[in-house]
Amino acid sequence: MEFKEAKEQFLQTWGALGSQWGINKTMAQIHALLMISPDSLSMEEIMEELQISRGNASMNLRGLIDWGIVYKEYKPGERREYFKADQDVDSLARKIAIERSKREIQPTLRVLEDVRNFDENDSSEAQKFKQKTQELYDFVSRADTMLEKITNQKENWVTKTIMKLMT
Amino acid sequence: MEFKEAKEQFLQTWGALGSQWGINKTMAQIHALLMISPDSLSMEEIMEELQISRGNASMNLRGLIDWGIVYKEYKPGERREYFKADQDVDSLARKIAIERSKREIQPTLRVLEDVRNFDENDSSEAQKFKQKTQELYDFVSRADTMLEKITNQKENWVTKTIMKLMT
DNA sequence: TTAAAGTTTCAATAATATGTGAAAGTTTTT
DNA sequence: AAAAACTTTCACATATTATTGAAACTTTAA
Repeated sequence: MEFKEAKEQFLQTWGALGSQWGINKTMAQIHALLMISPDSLSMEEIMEELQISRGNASMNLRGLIDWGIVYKEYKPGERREYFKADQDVDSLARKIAIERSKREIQPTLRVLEDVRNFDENDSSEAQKFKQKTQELYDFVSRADTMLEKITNQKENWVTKTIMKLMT
Repeated sequence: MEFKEAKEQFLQTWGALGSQWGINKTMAQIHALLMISPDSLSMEEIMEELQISRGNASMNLRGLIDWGIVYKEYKPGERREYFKADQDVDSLARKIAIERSKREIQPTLRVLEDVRNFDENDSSEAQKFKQKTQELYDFVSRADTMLEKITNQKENWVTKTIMKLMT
């Protein structure tokens, strides 16, 4: 396999993985491209490499910056903006965890809480509903606590955890 | 809030959460509906409650059965098939973890391995590529090991883990 | 064996999500 | 201050994914 080919396949695969986990394909690809680039890239270069339009590149780069995993860089003497990705995979995971919790899990927990305050109704249907939404609430908040753990540690939490479990 | 309303909102929210995590909305909703139903439901009842077509119901129920989180039930003397959801939230999480690992993570790991065997090329670009794909490989397989942990324990792994970390 | 009751499939359609490109906006240089 | 270099926005186009509904299929009961 040629290097170019390998790179191509990697960008494709990573993009596909992204979509399966709720991150849009192009965004995942831009991020992947920046991760493997020794130097920061201009928007032109990104457009060229991924064959995408300026608008698309601009929007998704902004998205990545909002997620806090890509930075703008200004090169001295250069007008153009360059972009670089956070280089640390663990810090990447941490940031994604924080954001997804904030954007998706917290709102879901709020709804799960709300939804149990309906007017008195003691049908078995209502009973079961209360019970299951409670269970889901407990489960989701446990999962969220895990994400928080990842979040609050500088050190790599995943490895540490696995070490503990293996002993 | 009325019970009916609460139920409605729950089904909506759970469906939305599903889409954000790569599970199709209807599938998530059917599953949610079965979770909170005291009795198993026929396809008719599901169609009615979620206002979806027969085809849609059939396809997504099959999907849920493939994932191993919904079962068919035959009531004695009844012709029609009834469906019920796995009632245990932890076992649900376990099954989803197994399937997503098999369907998404394993293939990605294979690509990440493959992609580093390109023809000799010692450009800094190629070096960086090798390094980052290695780091990603390590990270993804660590994450996968975590999922496997969830998978191989009867007992609730998440709670156990958090307990360990808190002591 | 055939009608009835039910389920599945799949081509057509609808809904949603993504991407484009040109115009508008911004900043820097001359 | 106005032209050049670049970025952002957004209405529209395209692609992707989900849904429908009717026909085909399967199973059971009479």
